[in-house]
Amino acid sequence: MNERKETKAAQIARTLAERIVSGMLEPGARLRQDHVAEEFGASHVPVREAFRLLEAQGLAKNEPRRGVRVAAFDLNQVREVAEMRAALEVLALRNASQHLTPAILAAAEEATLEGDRARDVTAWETANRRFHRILLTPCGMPRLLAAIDDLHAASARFLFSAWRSNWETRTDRDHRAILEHLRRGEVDAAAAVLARHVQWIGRKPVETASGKRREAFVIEG
Amino acid sequence: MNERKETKAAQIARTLAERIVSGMLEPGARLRQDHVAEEFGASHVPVREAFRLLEAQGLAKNEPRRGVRVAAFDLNQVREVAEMRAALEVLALRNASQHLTPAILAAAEEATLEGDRARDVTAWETANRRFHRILLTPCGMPRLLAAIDDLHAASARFLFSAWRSNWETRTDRDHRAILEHLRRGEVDAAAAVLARHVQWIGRKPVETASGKRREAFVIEG
DNA sequence: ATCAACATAATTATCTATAATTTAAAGGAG
DNA sequence: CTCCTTTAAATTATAGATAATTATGTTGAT
Repeated sequence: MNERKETKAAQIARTLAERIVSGMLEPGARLRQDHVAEEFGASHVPVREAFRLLEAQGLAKNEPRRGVRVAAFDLNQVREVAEMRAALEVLALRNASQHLTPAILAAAEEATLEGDRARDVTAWETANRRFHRILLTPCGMPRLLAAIDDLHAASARFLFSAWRSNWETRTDRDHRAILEHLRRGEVDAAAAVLARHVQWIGRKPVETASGKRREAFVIEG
Repeated sequence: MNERKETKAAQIARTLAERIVSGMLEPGARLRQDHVAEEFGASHVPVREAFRLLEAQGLAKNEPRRGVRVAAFDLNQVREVAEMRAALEVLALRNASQHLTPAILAAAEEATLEGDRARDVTAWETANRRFHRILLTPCGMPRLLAAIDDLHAASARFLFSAWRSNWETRTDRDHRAILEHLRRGEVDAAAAVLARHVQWIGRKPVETASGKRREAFVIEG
């Protein structure tokens, strides 16, 4: 009945992570343990542990006796995360390729379709993450997959901040190209597309709430 | 006066990490917070935080209400860590290559010499880590460097477990080849050697305490 | 009167001590 | 021997105390 297998620190960390990724908590914002504790109806000890978890994911940064803040996220870090994802996802795909079955590829295709049908950024991001996870999980390298998951969270964070106001549905050509190569057993080609896909960072005009057009950095994949 | 800039949790985590890496604490060993707390003359709250730090480094594993254990480290994980290091260190080297100066290369060479002079595994490991860090730090990607550091700790852990009893000094040809390529500006070649160097996993007869010879897996780099 | 340096107060992080859940183990009845 | 109850141990959470940092205010000098 009681499905509270999760510890309270993990709950708090998960909720705060969502807020950081979604942009509700802005970069540099202070996280005061007493306030967070009060909000969650908890003591400050599990809150401290939650902070450590966020720190491990790279979503928060702690200065020894000066408190913890939401991690900054400038363009350099976006590029850094993108390059790390490219390197690690290619590695995962290469190791997964031997274990990919038609059923898995079909499930990945379904995730792509789900992405096409998405009507907001959140839904698209969920589908996109599912696509990558379906393809990479068969590599059977838990540490690698955990690292990739953390990088995905960081990417999503930027995605939301860039595309918060205007979002348009689009078909994902890269996803389909990856699947097509994998069906033909062309692992190198699939890996090359994945690397480019993840690393692609472009500029795109974004319409702000005030109606002014400005340039924003956009990362896809 | 008081140079205790480091928090108590960090101290404990650092000490426990050393013990895990050195093999003093064996894989699967339970870490009971009360005992650790008593040993360090602390309460169990900072101990719990230390556990979270170790978990983030991949040195310990926590099952929600069943305690934390020293992370297992079988051959699959050794290979996994090696492949991740290859991917990430190559990425770091490529980004660092533009910022490498003759002075930096000289410092790296000095680290290699230090490794040659090393008379035990610990000294060699320290020098080896220094070599890699000197070459990669100029990439200016803090998140990437932190990830590599954690992977180095995991590698060192295995290194110590394999070479605990018998250790022989040896010159490191790969390090010198990497430096030579970099001096000539041959980044691709340097990266290729680095990838092979880090990923190289061989077998080596190891003499156990009981005098019996068995096969052990050995990772270098 | 303005600014700097020092001391004091308030805020916040860190740690200790203690209580309450939960899991693992031991003992006893069917 | 199996299953259920009881007991013990360890993890998790709470509340309170301590120590460090930031902010504030006062004094003194230029």
